Amino acid sequence: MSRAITGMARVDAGITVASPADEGPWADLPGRLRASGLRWTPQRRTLLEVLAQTTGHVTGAELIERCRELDPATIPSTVYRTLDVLEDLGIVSHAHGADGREEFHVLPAAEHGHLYCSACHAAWEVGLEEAQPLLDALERSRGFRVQLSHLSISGLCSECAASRA
Amino acid sequence: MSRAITGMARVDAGITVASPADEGPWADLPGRLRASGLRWTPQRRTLLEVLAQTTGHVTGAELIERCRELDPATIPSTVYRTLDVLEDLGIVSHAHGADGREEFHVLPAAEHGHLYCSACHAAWEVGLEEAQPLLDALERSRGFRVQLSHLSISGLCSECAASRA
DNA sequence: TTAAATGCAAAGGGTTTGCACCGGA
DNA sequence: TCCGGTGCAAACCCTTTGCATTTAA
Repeated sequence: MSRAITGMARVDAGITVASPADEGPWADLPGRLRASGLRWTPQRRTLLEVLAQTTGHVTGAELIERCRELDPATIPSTVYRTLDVLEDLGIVSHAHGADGREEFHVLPAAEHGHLYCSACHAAWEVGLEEAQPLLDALERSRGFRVQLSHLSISGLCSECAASRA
Repeated sequence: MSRAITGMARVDAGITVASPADEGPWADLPGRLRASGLRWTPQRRTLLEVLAQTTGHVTGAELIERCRELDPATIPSTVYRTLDVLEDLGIVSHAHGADGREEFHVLPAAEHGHLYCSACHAAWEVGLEEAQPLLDALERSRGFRVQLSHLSISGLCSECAASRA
């Protein structure tokens, strides 16, 4: 459903995509938490399980919903608090989407922004290559350092633009 | 405090700046409203007075606050409803800022995006000239039409970037 | 006269906070 | 044993909605 080509990958907003949960950057999360004096709890395990199956971006509310599927007793505040912790650890990062709601994305290692179609509400990732001209322009003219991961761009996708002509 | 050079003008977020209120695109607003079967009311006059003194962007909540300074009896729902009408008329447009809250800006005639410093929370406008490279790149590679007025970019301004080095 | 706007109150949604209790390390 | 986490409930903030009342045209 989603291709891995950064900068061209369609983000499957709100749809889980299978992905290996026991490898990768959060493999020894329990250990990394403990190393910081933090704890590995069932609730955090649940959230991590959800995040491991997530590609692209999700809103906080969506994460809560999905956690509830695994554990109906999930409490919102716990999820948000854990997300804070995970953000400190660099596992997730958050930005604000086209509708202004908080959005989290997983593994900001591959830093990218988002593109939203205001007609069909689809979303895509914008990789560094595509954004580079903008980043350079702003750096040159103002010394401004863009946080690509917070970049969200709204507009019309090619399909919607076409169907309006 | 704010220079008029589009694309370089510092936006005085939350600060009113004097500007001629009786001329320009909303000069005959009462007439334009009536022409559409709509009405010119004291409440709308108050909001327009506030908007006339506004440069750059403001949140809905800020507009309500400023209206209350002129008329303490201002009701939030009236303000939001009027903003809807004004958006239809093209007097204001809204987008979502760095903090995810709804932001309105006046006279979208000069379409622009916004630049936010995540450290000092200052804001600037991004004009078409600066954004053009990005717009072109996205149009070329994906056929995506960016709505510049919805573009918000976060990052570090030159000062804050410097003070971190 | 009459439909548009207002005022008010209440709901709404997502997110945050305070605090007592629980339970990993 | 301790301090970090959790659950719960309530608070928060901005924004929206329903409905009776007012008012511009």
